[in-house]
Amino acid sequence: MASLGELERAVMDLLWAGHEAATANTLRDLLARSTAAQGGAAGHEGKDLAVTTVLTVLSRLEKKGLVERERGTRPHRYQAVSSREDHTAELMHEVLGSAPDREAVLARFIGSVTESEAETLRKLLGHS
Amino acid sequence: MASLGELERAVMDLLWAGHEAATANTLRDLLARSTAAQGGAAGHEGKDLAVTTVLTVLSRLEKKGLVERERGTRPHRYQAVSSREDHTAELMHEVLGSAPDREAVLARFIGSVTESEAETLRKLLGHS
DNA sequence: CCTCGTGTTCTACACTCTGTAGAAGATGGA
DNA sequence: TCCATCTTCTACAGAGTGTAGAACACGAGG
Repeated sequence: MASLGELERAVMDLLWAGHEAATANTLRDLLARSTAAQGGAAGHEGKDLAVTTVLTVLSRLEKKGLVERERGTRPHRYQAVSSREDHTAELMHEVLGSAPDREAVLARFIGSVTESEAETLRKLLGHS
Repeated sequence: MASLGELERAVMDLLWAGHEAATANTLRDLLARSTAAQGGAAGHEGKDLAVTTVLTVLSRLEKKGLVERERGTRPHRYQAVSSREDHTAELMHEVLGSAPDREAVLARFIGSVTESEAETLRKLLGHS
């Protein structure tokens, strides 16, 4: 289980970026501003959503186990369960595990990694 | 773009396993047998599908760029565009690229790799 | 105690994706 | 020409996602 919709993804990005539990309203505002004013070319849209929309998405993300909410505080506060890095790494493991020959996949994977990343990997794999 | 449905996945598995371009009928039969006779517990089902169903799925997979078909032969023959390993490795790269801090993700990723896999990686990354 | 504003939960609908397949069109051999 | 076989078109149901109104809860102020 993995794939997120576009909006779900955008919300997760916000939760991952500006850590520190946010409220639905805050997120709504961030979604409106985020990449909205940017007259530039790139980026997505300047979503101007209803708060309920954000809440629905947050509930779904919670059900998926990606988001946690503090129910005690009046405006509930939401935060990502795990960091973007952890989550992404976990996803990579899931993908890797979907093939029978994991080592063969790793071989191909390593084959197309940038040199700086290869360097990082060497360091991480350490001695031995 | 990535995610496959359950049936799409099953078809890809067959194309990946028994290489050598197959026809829709062959695949239909394989899907029926595959894990069907297995009285055991594990596995999925013993799909007994209509050929058109298989063809529809193959068309969709073709549109997604995962499958290629030979249109010349009378019963068209289908085959995977890339090996399962290549495909999976590519997917891993996609996932990795979805995070801003790739190196941090790699760190987490390496952190939870089996020792034998780590060994493989060391070999692949060679010295230097 | 009642009520209003703010916040949350329920319910709903449209759209896309996937599984599933019948109906209709194409095509080569008897 | 006509049949068997194969492909393409069209269709529909069910899940997932985007989107939000309607209804419900609850503390502060009158």
